[in-house]
Amino acid sequence: MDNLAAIFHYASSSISPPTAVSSHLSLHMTNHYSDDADHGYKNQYSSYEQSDDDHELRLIGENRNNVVVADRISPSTNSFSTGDGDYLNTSMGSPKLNVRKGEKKIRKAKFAFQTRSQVDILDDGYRWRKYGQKAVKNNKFPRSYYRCTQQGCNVKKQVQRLSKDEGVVVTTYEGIHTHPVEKSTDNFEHILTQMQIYSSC
DNA sequence: CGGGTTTGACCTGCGC
DNA sequence: GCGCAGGTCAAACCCG
Repeated sequence: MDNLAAIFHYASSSISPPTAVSSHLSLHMTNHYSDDADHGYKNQYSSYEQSDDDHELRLIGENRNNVVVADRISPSTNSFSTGDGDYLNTSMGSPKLNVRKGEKKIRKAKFAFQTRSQVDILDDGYRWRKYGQKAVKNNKFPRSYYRCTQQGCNVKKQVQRLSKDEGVVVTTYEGIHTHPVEKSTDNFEHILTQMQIYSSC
């Protein structure tokens, strides 16, 4: 299992993590699922508040299956919230990606987590190509958009630094890699280790 | 020269 | 309907 797959696996399990774990990383992880039919989670999880404690790792919110969920991070409020955007091959942005009328929109698996880091880009072992950058409202830092360079792999990620806390980088992964990790992932292994601690309690 | 980045334009969704 | 915000494209550019 590669690192991301491990994370996906973690996020998919119905464990109930502790509310706090000692760590030198401040890591907040979220996901949402591709099950477009289930909007039931929308009001099932609590909002997230930025912790002042760099060493705290805690649950953001849960859906009815105790899975951490959220799909929007508001830089202005440092809070997670839900939304109905972000579909696989939605009509957003490009006419080439239009979903034909009558076709069901499929929501892609999406995971977001925060890390305390001086660098924006986590070395997760995959190769990414930047395809866009946008200024975000109420945030002095732009959001960067990346796509996996592997042919046929449609995984995307967004990277954004919080305006309110410049040490915090929010990385959002969308989709699942269809190929193994390409290079050594020491940095990401470290993050993964934190998650494994988190899940084993 | 190939691969990655930058950046302005363009598109859609959504709220008012 | 309009304006805004977010997401993507693609040409130009950069760099090893």
